[in-house]
Amino acid sequence: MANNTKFDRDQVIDKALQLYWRRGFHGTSMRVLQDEIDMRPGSIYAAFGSKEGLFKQALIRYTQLGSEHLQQCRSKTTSPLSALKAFMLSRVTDTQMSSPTCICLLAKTIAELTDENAELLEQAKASLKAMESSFETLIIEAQLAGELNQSQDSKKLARHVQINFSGLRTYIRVYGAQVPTEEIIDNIFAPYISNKSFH
Amino acid sequence: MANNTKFDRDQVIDKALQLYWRRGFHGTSMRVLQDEIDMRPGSIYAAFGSKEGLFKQALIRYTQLGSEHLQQCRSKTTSPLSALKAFMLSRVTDTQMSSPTCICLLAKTIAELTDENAELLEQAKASLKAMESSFETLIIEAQLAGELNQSQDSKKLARHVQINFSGLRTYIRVYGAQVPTEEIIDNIFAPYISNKSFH
DNA sequence: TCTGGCTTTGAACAATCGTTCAAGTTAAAA
DNA sequence: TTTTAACTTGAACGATTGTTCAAAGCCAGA
Repeated sequence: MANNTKFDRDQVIDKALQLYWRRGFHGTSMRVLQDEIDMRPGSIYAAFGSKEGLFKQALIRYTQLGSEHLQQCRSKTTSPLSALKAFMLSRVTDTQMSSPTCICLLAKTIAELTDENAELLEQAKASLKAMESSFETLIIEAQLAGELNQSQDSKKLARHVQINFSGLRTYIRVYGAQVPTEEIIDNIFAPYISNKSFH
Repeated sequence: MANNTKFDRDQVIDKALQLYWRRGFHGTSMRVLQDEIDMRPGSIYAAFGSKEGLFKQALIRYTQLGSEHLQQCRSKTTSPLSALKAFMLSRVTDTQMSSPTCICLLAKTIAELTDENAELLEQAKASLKAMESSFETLIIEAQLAGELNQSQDSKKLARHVQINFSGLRTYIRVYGAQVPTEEIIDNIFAPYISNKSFH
């Protein structure tokens, strides 16, 4: 064997992720990408195959970061409901401040792409379904902990959360910081808060 | 005066609208647009100024069609709430079947574009605000008619509807026809249905 | 130190991008 | 019928697109 890969793969994907997230798939040219990640076209194509290939890695990384962040929120509190709320709030406020755009990269992607990029579309859909599934896991925990009404189907609740979460992020993109994010997130769960108390 | 415009301006904008809606702003090239609307570049640029100019007209037309459709739903029933529900349902089911994509063109646009197309971004935001305002008008009517709880602020209710409407359309893009659209729309209003009955 | 095999480089490719404009066409006004 | 001003045409523009590949660079093992 000889000279191994020089660039830091994760770091490159992270930078590509930021760019794709900000400007979208079609709005991001390989030229801009080359400058941002400081790699020459040959290296990029050797490592990722194509513009689509790199985008797919960015989608996967985005989803992984999301899952990790959700777990992190979960580990910081004993309340599954608080963890879910904290996750939603931080995703929204973080992206309002520093991130490319408030809108979820996955939602942005399924809005932008067509069948012409079927593989990317499927990847984004699968990731969104996986996130919803993670939400459901937390919701079931919250139900067992007596935080959420158990009479509501956890799948329907997860769907409700997913819809309101993506809707909220679109809404914030329109109205900006004037949106009372915390109030809205509380209200997403308000109708399903359990009136039973355990222990 | 001499030779007047030959092409049907509204028809051209409608066709452009369909194309932009399906493929997005960056995903739609002027070449494809030329073929679709059957106009030569010179004519397009004489009539609309630029790719952005034509897109702006498409956004305006889309909003106008939306408003007209909402009014149409309103005139078909005495119930403001039913009208709003019918509007949401038909927007979602129509676009599932025949339209470019289930996702609202306005939401799609604010997801795709950046400050580099500031004018288009502002147009889309303004249109979304206008639609929300139309929702509020119907909500106030529904409150006065005793269909919706009057203790809820109509602005907050309109916001709730807007968030859930755009979220639902994104959700349907992921899951397709298996989504129980009608049930979800009913549930959007369920917590706010008035228990008082008038007359 | 030399060699072999992998990585990186960046000029170059054909294709396509949004846009322009001189020439041709058209029909109302004179 | 002639004039005239607006409209339409489509070849062509320079810039940029995603991608390729021969050449140069690099380091571990001999």
